[in-house]
Formats: sequence, structure tokens, C-alpha cells
Amino acid sequence: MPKLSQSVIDENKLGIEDAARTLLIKQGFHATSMRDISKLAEVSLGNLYNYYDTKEAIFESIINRYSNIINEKLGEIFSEIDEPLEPENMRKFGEMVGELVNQHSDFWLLMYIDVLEFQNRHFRKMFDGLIDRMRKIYGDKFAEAKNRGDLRTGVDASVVFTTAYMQFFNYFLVEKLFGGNQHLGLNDEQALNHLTKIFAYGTLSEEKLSSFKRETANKAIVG
Amino acid sequence: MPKLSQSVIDENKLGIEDAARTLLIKQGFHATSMRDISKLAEVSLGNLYNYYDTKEAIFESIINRYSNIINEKLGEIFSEIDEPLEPENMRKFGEMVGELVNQHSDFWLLMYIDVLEFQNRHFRKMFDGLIDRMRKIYGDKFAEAKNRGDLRTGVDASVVFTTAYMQFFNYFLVEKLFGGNQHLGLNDEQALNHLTKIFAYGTLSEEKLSSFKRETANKAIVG
DNA sequence: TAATAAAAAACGAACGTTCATTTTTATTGA
DNA sequence: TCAATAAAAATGAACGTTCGTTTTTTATTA
Repeated sequence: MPKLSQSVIDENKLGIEDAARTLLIKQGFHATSMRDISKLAEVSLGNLYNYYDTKEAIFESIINRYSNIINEKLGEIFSEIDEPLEPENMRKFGEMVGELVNQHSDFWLLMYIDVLEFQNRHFRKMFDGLIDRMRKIYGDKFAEAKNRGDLRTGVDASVVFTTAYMQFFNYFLVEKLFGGNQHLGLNDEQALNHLTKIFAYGTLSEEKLSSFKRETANKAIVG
Repeated sequence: MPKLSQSVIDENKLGIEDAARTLLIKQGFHATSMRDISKLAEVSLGNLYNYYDTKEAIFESIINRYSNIINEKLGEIFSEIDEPLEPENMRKFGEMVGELVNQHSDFWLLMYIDVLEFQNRHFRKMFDGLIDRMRKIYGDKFAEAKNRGDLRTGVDASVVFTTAYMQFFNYFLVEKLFGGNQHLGLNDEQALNHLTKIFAYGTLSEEKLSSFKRETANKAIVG
């Protein structure tokens, strides 16, 4: 029969990758066999090799496809946050990061597969130079906030926001994948409030803070 | 021959587990074969089964042994921190967590193996009820700090400290295993300073903070 | 009918585990 | 003190499966 149209090929590949992803996140890379994939995808074993050269090629294709989705979602999240340093917005940001993690936890399972099997070859770009990307998105806002005097001296807004991103991210990952079971002793709502509070206002009371400022010792830390 | 002395058995098991761990963290669970382990441990394939019932049993024994070491190291770290909320101490704490992560990054690779292959069955206890353990260790100190008025109102010291722990932990893990490559745009020393600053004093200037307090809106967040 | 997709069969290699056999050595009796 | 012994430890070939991949055969349709 003649060559399949590209759209049909794409559909078939999507079906295969859906099946493969389901299995991969459930049991890892090596524990997932090509026979498992062919069975779940309802495609013959041999035919898989008409679409992909190797098993790893399936894994890579899944990651590439999924990365695009995640980056898109992240872009949506960032675009919704216009004033990233406002506590309300930071909390909202954390909330959206939490939804992303919970809705797509399998994506991060794929990342762990990548860390273990491929030294994170395919996922390195997720974290490499993370702060530069934040600066690209919010650099102007950060500069404005600084000029307005919104920021404590010695604190870099892009570091704060990137740190907050990592913290929210990690909080929900631990809850979802690592059996955190309310590891902060709070439900998600309360945790979001508390984390936001810490990032915005810190821990120490103003009295304590000013007593610290009177001392000379903590040059590197006191800002 | 009569039974080997327990000390010899323990030595032999240690040798096997050292080899197995080396391979597991390099290539994952399913990619590591019993033959690989027997070769590196210089023990015959069959003899492995005199020491362990299954391959998974080797994995479990490694985790149990390693968990004890890590918990001991964590205990040492905690015991060195007498005033956990003092910025200097918090920074010191972060530094020690960093050393722990860097010296034992393979331990957390084992955790990712566990997440993928065994739904984190063996590692759940690492995070489950984490904050309760922190309260057990520092509860008195936290209460004292609160009574002294060191803490911003509405901020729970045990949440702060647990959060800081997670943040330090995650920062070094990302750098070590996920290709972070100075993902905060700072070297480790600077990052420690900056993170400590955030936890102690927060982000917002006092002017900004007081203007927030005048508003009625952010009841949940403003503390 | 010619070209291509899909399916089926087959490949050698490797897997975890078992087991008959050999080697080792702590104990024993003298 | 030291062979003899018996029980445990160590061995490596072999088992039945399963692996990723290749090759061959069959089905489909412009």
C-alpha cells in the first residue's frame, strides 16, 4: 500500500507514545519492554520499528513532545504573573506550580528515569541557567521593584523568585511522588500561605532584625 | 565447613553491597544484572544467593545500611546547631546539608530508583512527618524564640526550619544531580548567603512591608 | 500490480534463579 | 598438635524466560 499520510503517521506515533509513557512512568525504562508497549498500543512488535529505530528513541520522542507541553504551561503561568514580587502573586504562582506538578507528575518521573539511565542528558536544560530565563521574563519588573525601593537591600529579586519557584516545585513533588504526606504539617493551602510569607517577610521579628543590624558580625548575611 | 563467623559474613555482605551500590547508582536497578554484581564483587553468581534471596533484597539491604549512615550524619548536623533560627547557624546548617548531599549523592540516586521501581516504598519515611521530627529536635528552642519575641507573628518556626532544610537540600541536589550548573547564578557560598538571608529577613523592604500592613486585603499572607 | 504498511517469526544475547558439584575450613578425637 | 571429618560455602553451568532487534511473510490499497 502507498505511503501513509504524515497526519496518520503522527497519530500512530502519538498512540505508541501514549502507551509507552504510561508504562515507563509506572515501571521505569528497563522494566518496560517493547512487547509491553506493542501490546498496550495495539501495534505489532515489529511495526514499532517502522516508527522508531530503538527503544530509547521512543523515550526521547516522549520527552521532546512532553517538554514542549510543559514549557508551554510554564509560559502560561509566567504570563499570568505580572508583578512577581507581590505576595498575592507569589502565592498564586505557587498555586499554579502545584497544579502543574500534580497534573503532570509523570513528566518528572521521566526526569528521574533520565537522571538514572542517561545522566539527565535529556533534561539538563530544565535547570541549567534557570535564573537567566527568569531574568529574561521578569528582569524589567525586578528592576522596577528595586527602583521603587520595594526590596530589602542586598537581596536579588531574581534569586528570590527563582528560589521561590524551586521551593514550590519541590514542595509539591515531595507531596506527590515522595510520600511527603503533609511533610510540613500543613495542607496545601496553608503551606502556600506559609511559604509565601517566608519569602515575602522572612522569619525574624523587626525587633530581632534591628538588634541584628546593630551588631557588626553578620556582614555577609544581614541585608 | 562450619558456619562462618558473623563478622566474616558481614564483611562479605558489605563487599557485595559496595559493588552493587556502585552499579545501581550508575545504571539503575534493572540495568544492573546479578552477573555484573558478582563480577565486581568478585563473588560467584550462585554465591550471591547464599547471602540474599533476591536481587531486590540486595537493594533493600543497601538502603537500610545507608539510611542508618545518613540518619546518623543528619543527627550530627542537628546536634551542631544549637540555635536553629540564628542566621549564622542557619547558614552553617545549609552548608552542612550541602556537604551531606555532595558526599552522599548516590544515596539520593537510590531514592530515585526507589521512586521509579518501587513507588518509593523504601524511602517514604524520609519525608513522611518530617516536620514532627524537627519539632522533636528543636521544639524547645522554637518555643523559646517565640517567647523571646524573635519571630514575626504568624510564622511557625518549625515550618520555617523544615522549609529551609528542604530548600538547602534541593539546591544542592539540583546542582549535583540535575545539571543545575549554578542555577541561581551564584556559587555555593553566595547561594548559601542569599538563601539564609531570604529565610531570615525575607524579600520586602520595611517600607513596602509597612505599606502592606496598612492594607486590609492580604489577611492570610501578611504576618 | 507495485509499493508499502503491518504482522509474524526468528535471532542471539542476556536475564534472575537454581542446583549438582567442588572447595573450604571450624571442629573433633587422638 | 594435627590429620580426619562433616557441614557449610562457593562455584559455574544450565534452566526457562524474556529482552531488543532483525528478517521474513502477509495484508492492504492507490
